[in-house]
Amino acid sequence: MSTPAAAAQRRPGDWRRTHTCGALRLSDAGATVTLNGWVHARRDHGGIYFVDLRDRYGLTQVVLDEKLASSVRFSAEYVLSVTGTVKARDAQNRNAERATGEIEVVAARVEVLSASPNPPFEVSDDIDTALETRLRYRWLDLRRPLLQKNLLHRSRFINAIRRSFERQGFAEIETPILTKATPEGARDYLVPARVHPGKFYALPQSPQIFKQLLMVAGMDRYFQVARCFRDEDLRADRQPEFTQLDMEMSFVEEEDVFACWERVLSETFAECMGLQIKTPFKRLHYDEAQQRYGSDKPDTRFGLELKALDAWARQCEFNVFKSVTAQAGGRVMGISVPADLAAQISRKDLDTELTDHAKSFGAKGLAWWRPAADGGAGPLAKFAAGEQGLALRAALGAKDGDLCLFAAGPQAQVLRVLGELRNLLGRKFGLAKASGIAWDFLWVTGFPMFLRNEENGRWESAHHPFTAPADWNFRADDDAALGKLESRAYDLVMNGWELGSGSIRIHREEVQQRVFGLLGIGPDEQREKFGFLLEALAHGAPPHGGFAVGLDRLTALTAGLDNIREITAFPKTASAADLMCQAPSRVADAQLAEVHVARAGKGLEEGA
RNA sequence: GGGGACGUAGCUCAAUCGGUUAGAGUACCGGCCUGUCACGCCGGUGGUUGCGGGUUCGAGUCCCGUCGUCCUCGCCA
Repeated sequence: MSTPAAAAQRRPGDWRRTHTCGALRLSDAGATVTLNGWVHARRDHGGIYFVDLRDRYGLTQVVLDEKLASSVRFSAEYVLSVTGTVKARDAQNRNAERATGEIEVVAARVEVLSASPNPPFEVSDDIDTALETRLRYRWLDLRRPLLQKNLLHRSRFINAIRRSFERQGFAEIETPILTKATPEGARDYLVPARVHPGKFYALPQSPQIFKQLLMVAGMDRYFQVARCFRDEDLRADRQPEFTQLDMEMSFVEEEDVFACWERVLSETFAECMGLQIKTPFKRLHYDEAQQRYGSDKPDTRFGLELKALDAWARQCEFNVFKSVTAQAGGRVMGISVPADLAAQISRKDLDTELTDHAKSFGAKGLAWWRPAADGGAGPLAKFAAGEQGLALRAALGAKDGDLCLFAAGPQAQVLRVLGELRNLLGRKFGLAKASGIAWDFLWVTGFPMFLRNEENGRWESAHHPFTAPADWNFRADDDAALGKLESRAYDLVMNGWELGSGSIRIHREEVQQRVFGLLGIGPDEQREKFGFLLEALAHGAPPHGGFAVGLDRLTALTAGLDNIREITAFPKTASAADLMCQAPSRVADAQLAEVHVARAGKGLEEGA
């Protein structure tokens, strides 16, 4: 920021900065400098007056004498230009907690560049202001050093990823934001088309089809920092518009995509965080992830693995368990919490925290057992005495003093309940942190191709309809086989979070038609909604596959944040509102008429 | 769409069982102070208790509705 050339061009009285507020050190003592920044704090000692001047780079203490201090009026968040002399502080006045703490700038001239009323909250990392207030005044919130640090981390992280893709020969290509509504997937954000009365664009849920068409076009290796839009209800880690690092490559199989991303992430972690992450990442089959961890995105840094207890349940005296094993698809499973942790779980924890947690994911209740020589304690105790108890201990890998938790019912629910209990216990006891593993990457492969919709009995894509099946020749009329058919989709999981997902795609028109047909999209609808894709696939489509990583989540996690709002410059609330600019907002009737839209339903009362 | 929590001064919070004039810290304003860096000391301004209705002699407090924020289940191919 301080260059001799710039200094040479300065006019007398130039207000422009020669240094940032984080730049000056002891070695600058004696220099005449100009700083620009915001008034962070003032300390008036009567006769001597201190100002902390703040910008993105740091804080510098400015000293004003009585005469200068009384000649200029300013308060917090004013923007000043201060010209003065850098002075080494006396030893007893140095502030070791600030990078610029060994010096101060003795002001000769202070110019108010911009005024400010008393701000709605203090610009400080210590404050505990309601998110609602912070979002309303986001331009002020973003002045806080922590938020600036987060945005800069995000910027550096994304730039490093870009460079890595460029080194690997990928081309960054933009795809349309105004695109076509799709029949499946998330709800679309719609945009009325003024020049096509009654018709609408949709904002992209992802650039999926466009990137496939780029492969058909022969671009071979594509990536993009892509904004995606999904009109669904929000969570702490979900915004209605979010950013993906989207990529696609031709003439590849799964391992090529994995290797590409392993390189991108290891280079990015090394460059941005100084960390060497271990590659290749672990691989885990979807079925194994589900059976061992009850999740398709397991945190594998700790144990508490699920154990199958179906054989034991089948011959036990506990009717709840026994009857479940007689039902099609019924499972009885359990996890064993080691004694040192089990000792910290009270009866009250079991009856409230753990049981409530299990119930929130569909369990009817939570059966538990503390094995001991005399049969132990808990609802299972009287069915787990003697030989029965030994067999149950063996199936669970449990010892006396452990705490065993059980779930019984339809397999999907049992896996979910125990998987979530496992996560709860992991959080409660800090097991992931205790593992000493900071960054645990994992490819999950072999996802099912189709899932049966319980409500209407129809097949749906587990990933999306463009995902290749493990077997190109699958039969669309064999329900039993379809339920077992694997897809070539994969997820990247880190520390129990899904970072992204992708797949090898269907590059054959006929297979794509077969999949559409199976999903209930008939030939006419296929032509109308996806005709351009099918046509492209018919005209020389290379085998291809790709992946997309959620950058909001990844940059948040690598910055140590658990809420993506803290790394998004202008986030929306849980009701998808922007509290700063008050979007969405009403529009005039004339504006609606121009795009051929009329209010209806609730919009009649609330829109006018 | 369902469940839970919350809403009091610019900000963060308190206010006993429904009971006097709704308090504190901080910020802000004024005064004092030449070495602070969370400066200190003295004084002061600041309130539609989110909004609407109800119960009551009396409501920040109880009830109903509504708006907003957060978390969460469903949802998110």
